[in-house]
Amino acid sequence: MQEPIKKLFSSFSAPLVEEIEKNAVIQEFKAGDIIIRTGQYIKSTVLVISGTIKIYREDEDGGEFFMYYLQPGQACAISMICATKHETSQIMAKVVEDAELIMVPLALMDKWMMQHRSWYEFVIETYRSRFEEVLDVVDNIAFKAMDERLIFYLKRHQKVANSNKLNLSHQEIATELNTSREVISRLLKKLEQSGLLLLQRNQIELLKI
Amino acid sequence: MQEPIKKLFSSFSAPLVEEIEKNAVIQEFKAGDIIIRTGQYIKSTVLVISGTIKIYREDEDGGEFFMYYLQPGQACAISMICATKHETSQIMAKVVEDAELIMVPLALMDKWMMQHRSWYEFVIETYRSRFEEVLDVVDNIAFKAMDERLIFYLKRHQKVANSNKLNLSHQEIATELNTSREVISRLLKKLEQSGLLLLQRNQIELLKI
DNA sequence: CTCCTTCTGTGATATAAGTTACATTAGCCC
DNA sequence: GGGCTAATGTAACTTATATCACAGAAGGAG
Repeated sequence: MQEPIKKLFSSFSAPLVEEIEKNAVIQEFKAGDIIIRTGQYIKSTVLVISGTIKIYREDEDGGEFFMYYLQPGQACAISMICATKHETSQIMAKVVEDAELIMVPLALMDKWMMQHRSWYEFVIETYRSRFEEVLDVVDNIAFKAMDERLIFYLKRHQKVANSNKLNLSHQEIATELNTSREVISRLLKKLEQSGLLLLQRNQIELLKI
Repeated sequence: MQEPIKKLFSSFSAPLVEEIEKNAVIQEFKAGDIIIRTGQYIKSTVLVISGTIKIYREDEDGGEFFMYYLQPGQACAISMICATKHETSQIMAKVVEDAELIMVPLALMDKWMMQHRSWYEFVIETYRSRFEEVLDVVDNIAFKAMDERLIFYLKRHQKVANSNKLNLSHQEIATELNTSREVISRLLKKLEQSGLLLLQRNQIELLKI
């Protein structure tokens, strides 16, 4: 497991990598697992070694709104922030592809901040990029209509899937955008008719998006 | 100016307060001033001594969406995050009540993180609370209809104004929620008819909100 | 192949929100 | 007071999205 850490988190200094190897606990999850739910206590910071995680904001009545992806080499900004304050989670994290995660105990997270400049910079950069991503999400729901939000959603998934073929059902998309399946079906149909994409069962092929 | 800093930022250690007094530049702004616009470079972290600032997210075509307030004793999380990376601002900051701000040069912000535990904790807490506030905003626009969003908006303003009488025009509210004045007028009228508030010209008196 | 389930397409209708178009009112300046 | 401007009220209409109600299609299991 040593090699991957050095490669994935290439900005980390050698002593930091050593410390991680010595102290961190590696935990494995299967696709579909929920890592944490809204309201649970966070006791450690999460670093992703492999797999894909989706982060959601939850509604009181079961709605779930997609916020962003976590991928190998990244950390969960929320777990960092909440951990330092013994707060409960404001988000829900779901495993999309089988994942290996490094769980960094809260005490270490704090200690390293003062000791390892590369850890400090990593944490700050994680905050920054997530904050910006969330602001982009706000933009979309505050200013845009559903058709543009759908395109924004598809683009983000395209980026992470690193492919023009997305394996998503209309219902899945609707849930993550907090709208209804029919609305998504109709909008996708329109986009197909404009030649922007191709629809198959459980698959959307992006052409000019 | 020493006394206010010690009082307003009571968690700061004595050496940190001293450093701030020695190095920081104090800048004054008038109500209506724009401190920073979307796209401008951020060169320092902002601490609020007095006054009130409103933070907005801007649209390409002039729309502005209210995100949160900054008040005495608080810092701008975005300026902290962006500053460390020489990034441009993703937000717009407008002065609501005449304000005095401490401008902390970027280099110091970073240096203090490693040297002063109380600064580190303040920064982390600032990130955390703003991230949470933004997540609440996301909740509202993602899951709620305009009537609930309006109530959420009024509550936040009530808290900051520390009064049940809010001096806001319907147009102002509409702009900050990115909707139209008529919609707000209608919804406010409904709330008045339900006895939740009282409408006067340029003033809304909250009764049971 | 047949059955069954899940996914997708689509019309009809309901509702919230945005738009247009004025009328009315409150406060300010003279 | 009279006139002006900004703020508010409201009706009529349009549009986007949500909901309901099905029908058909694709693919897996037997």
